[in-house]
Amino acid sequence: MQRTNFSEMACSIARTLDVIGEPWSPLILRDIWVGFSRFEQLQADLGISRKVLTERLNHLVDRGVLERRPYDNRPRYEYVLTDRGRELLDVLMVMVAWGDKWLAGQAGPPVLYRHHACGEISHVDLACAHCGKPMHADDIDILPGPGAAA
Amino acid sequence: MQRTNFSEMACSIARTLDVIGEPWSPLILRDIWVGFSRFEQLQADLGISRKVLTERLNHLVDRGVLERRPYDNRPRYEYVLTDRGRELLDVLMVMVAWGDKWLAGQAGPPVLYRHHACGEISHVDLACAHCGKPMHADDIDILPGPGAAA
DNA sequence: ATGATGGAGTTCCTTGAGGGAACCCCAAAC
DNA sequence: GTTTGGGGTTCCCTCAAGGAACTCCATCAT
Repeated sequence: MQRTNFSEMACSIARTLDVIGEPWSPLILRDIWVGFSRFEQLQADLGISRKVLTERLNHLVDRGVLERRPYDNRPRYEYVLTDRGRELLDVLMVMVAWGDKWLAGQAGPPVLYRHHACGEISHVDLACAHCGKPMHADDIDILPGPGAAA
Repeated sequence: MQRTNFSEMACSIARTLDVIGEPWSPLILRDIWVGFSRFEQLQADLGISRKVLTERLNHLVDRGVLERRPYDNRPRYEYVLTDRGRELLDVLMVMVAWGDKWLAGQAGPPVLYRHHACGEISHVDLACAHCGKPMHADDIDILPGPGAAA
């Protein structure tokens, strides 16, 4: 398919897509998040082609999002999230919020989140890291940053 | 490539990927967000194949994320975000936060966000929609919801 | 009226990525 | 010493992405 390489673009969205933008990658992270950590588990749960699973796992390890580590004396490995990887789950949580709102339909959301801090069933919302107030696309000005392209 | 259909999975991540998970889709939304609304503009700015751009725009319109509307007496059209689409930008903003933190390197972030409410250069963080406190993957329990698969 | 222009796609060919099944390697366990 | 099971490779087939060329249509210029 000779896909365009997003990693060189001066855009954090494109660069993030270079890490998790390929088909299946977000679902692999989701599975590892909820406890499927081994190749066979992932393959069985997702129904993904083994070839593609191998490629995706290698890519995610390369990008520092997953760590491949042995869990037995035998050649057995599990994939665990690094710090980078755990922070990527933020992206998934926002996708869940959007999907729950717009795509869940009559049946309602497939999973619920209970927030430890307040004990309530809830979902994520975006806030300004500086002042804590809501921060969405219409609440900001976009300015060129230091890493902007020439 | 006969890609697997994610839309039928009982997972809001998979369903959201059915909408914006194909290559280029998030970048198309980004471009429309920042003001490139016409076919030629998008094609020129992204360097995407015209064929794929056509497919992606149709798909995003189908899914209710974009609206295609005439802007002239001539057969000229522009693509604008619907409410659904504008809320999808949340996903992009979180991708920016992650990319800025982990992938920007020495040069720093390519773009900056100035938050209207506080006037500061900032970025988004996740908060609980219920109590407003931070809410990340480790701060929640995941429970089956009403739309869970059998 | 005739031709040029420009936006918005469509067509066609080539390459290579995803699906899927079969196969392989290795270290225990029987 | 054969079986088992995890963790991949290999192979072939189909279809999607890249890219260039082509089309259509309404205006603008001559």
